[in-house]
Parts: sequence; C-alpha cells; structure tokens
Amino acid sequence: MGRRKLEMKRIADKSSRQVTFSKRRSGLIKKARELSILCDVEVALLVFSSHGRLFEFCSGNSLTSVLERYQNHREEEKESKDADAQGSTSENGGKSHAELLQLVQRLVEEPDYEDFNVTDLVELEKDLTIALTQTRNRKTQLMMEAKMSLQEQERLLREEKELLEKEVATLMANSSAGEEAGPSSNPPATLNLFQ
Amino acid sequence: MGRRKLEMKRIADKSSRQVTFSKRRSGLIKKARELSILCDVEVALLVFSSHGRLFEFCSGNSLTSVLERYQNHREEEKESKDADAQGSTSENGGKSHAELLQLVQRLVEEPDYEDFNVTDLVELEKDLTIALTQTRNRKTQLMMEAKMSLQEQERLLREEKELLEKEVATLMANSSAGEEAGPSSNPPATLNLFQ
DNA sequence: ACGACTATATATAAGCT
DNA sequence: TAGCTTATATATAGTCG
Repeated sequence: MGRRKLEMKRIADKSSRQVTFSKRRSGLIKKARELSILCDVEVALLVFSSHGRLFEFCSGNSLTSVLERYQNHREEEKESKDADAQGSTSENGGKSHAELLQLVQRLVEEPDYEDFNVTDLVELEKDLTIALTQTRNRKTQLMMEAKMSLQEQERLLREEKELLEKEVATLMANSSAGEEAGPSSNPPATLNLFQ
Repeated sequence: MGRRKLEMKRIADKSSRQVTFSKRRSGLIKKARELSILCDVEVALLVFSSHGRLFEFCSGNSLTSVLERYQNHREEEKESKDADAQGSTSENGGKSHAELLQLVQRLVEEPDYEDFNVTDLVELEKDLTIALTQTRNRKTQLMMEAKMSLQEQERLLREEKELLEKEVATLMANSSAGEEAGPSSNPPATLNLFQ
C-alpha cells in the first residue's frame, strides 16, 4: 500500500520499522474507531510498542469494562465446554434455535417418537449446550444495554438538575439584589469545592 | 473506500451494517496481525458484535497474557502517580513561589546576571523541586475534593438508578426463567428474545 | 445470508525537506 | 526527528448471482 509491496516479516531497518509502527498504529486505531461507530459494536485495541509503551483504543466506556465483559465471555465459554464434556470446539451448531425447540418438543410431547438414537441425542445435547451459551451471551448483551440506557437516563437527570440549579441561583440573585452589594461581591460558587 | 464515501455514523440499514461489520472486522484483524509482524510488537484486539459474539485477535501467546501486561501497566502508572503525589515531605524551603519565579525570570532574561554561583543554583533547584511537589500535591488535593463533591451530588441519582436496575433485573429474571428452572416452567415466548 | 467483482476511497512506503 | 507529498497497494461499498 505504498511505493512498493512489503514482505510480511519484521522490518529489518530499525528506523523505518519505527516509522511504519507509528503510521500503521494510528491507521489501525482509526479503523477500530470506524468499525465501532459504523457497526455500533464494542471494540478494544491494545498495542505495546517494543519499548513497552502502551497505546490503546476503546469504543465505549473504559477498557476495564470491555475486559470485564471479556472475562464474563470466557467464563461462560468455559462453562459450556465443561458441560460439553469433550465435544467439538465452539463451532456454531448447525441447527437454529427454532429447530432445536421443535425436536425437543416432539421428544417431550410424543412418548412414542423414536427417531433418535443415543448418537443423535448426544448431538442434540451438544447443540442445546451451544444454544444455551449463545442465549446467555445474548442475555449479558441485553443487560449491558439496559445498563447503558440507565446510565444515559442518569446523565439526562443530572443535566436537568444543573439547569434547575442555575434557575434557582438566578432567582436568588435577583430577589436579594436590593439587600446586598450585588453579584460582584460574591465569590464564584465553585470555589467552595476547592477550599 | 468503496463505491461511495460513507458518513461516519451508525449504518442505518441492518443488513448492510452486518455486511460491513463482517468485512471491516476481518480487515481490522488482518491489519492488526500485519502491525504485530512488521513492527514486532504485541497487539490485542477484542470485538463484540451487536449480538454479543466475541471476535478476538492476539499477536503472541494468549489474550490473557496481554491483559496481564495491561494490568501491570496500569498498576505501574498508579504507583508512579502515588509516588508523585507523596514526593518529598520536606518543609517549605523558605522562599515564596513568587520569589522563585522572579529569580528564574532574571536568570532567563538577563544573560549577564551573575549573582548566582553553583551553590546558589543547587539551592534554587532544590526550592523549585519543593515548589513543584507542593503544586502537584495541591493539584491532587483539589482534584480529590472536586471528585468527592461530585460523588456526593451523584449519590441520590445513583440510588434511583439502583432501584431501576433492580426492576430491570426482576423483569429479566422473569422473562428468562426458563434458563435456570426446569423445562416445566418453560414458556415458549422466551425464545423471541434470542432469535 | 455468502462470494465474486469492480470502481472508488483509503492507507501508506518512499522520498524529500 | 518529524511532517508533507506522491505513487502505489489495499480495503471495501455497492452490485449481481
């Protein structure tokens, strides 16, 4: 993507490696930001330079929250794998959730239904485990969204409160203008914070 | 970077948002890999899709090791800041900050000013260091106080938020009771959430 | 929803200051 | 050291099957 094509291996020259690092790093962060905005997804990016400097990008709140989410994800994955005994890796189950439900429903509602042997049932169990994991992930996602929504509501409330406080301050200043020397004699209210 | 330029905002159409997510996600991961190889640095990338699926890339061993490195980095940052704030606990060197500024200004603006010998300069350096430490301590104190004050203001709003969160948790628990409880209490309506 | 295609938009390797 | 420019390599938005 420049004057000539680069081989995909460590750049030998130290100086141009540093230059390339700087350029590509900012490009990568830009693209991470674009992905998070365009597709409305959470993205976290960590880069440690060869000298140990840390460069990071995070779409939403803090990297910490993303990492917490990652930990949750891993735990859920681990749980489902444990339940899975030694079944296949976390490949996507071939069946839709609706399909799975139909199968289970037939098994439960029709005692004579005998098209399943043990192998099929093992497979079904695996698919159900995957579905459960996906469901839990989705649940986590919904709870995260609910939390975000609440935080947004909190923010709005705070803004309203600030507006009200300003109104009150204005009213107070007006009603007491005759008694005191005037607004100029009052130190800014914010100073109270710092004494 | 396609037939037309995209506005930098969430893509409205769900389908093309999904397609773009898929394409850009793989592009981003490719570039993360290239950066780590070309520049011989450690890179970690986490992407959570809107449905809670996790996509990750990691240059070296495991994401876990990168995250550990991140934690260390944060701890070191915190430690250095603490050390900063504590600084030397020695008392004021006897000169006011205004005085110090005057001396430094004379040194800088008048190249002929020769009233300082090395001993005096060492003393001046010490005083400046003390002044800097005091300034940083004061800054830290002010920031802490401002933070405490804001936290106090937030407390009531937070209580409201927690109540709302409990309501949401209750709703979620009711609507997803099928996960935890046995099949007997399994309402099919639950599935609508997870398709 | 998935690939292949292709016209454009971007990223960036060198070069230059 | 760090920008700025430019020629080229890549990425990808929209389209078709």
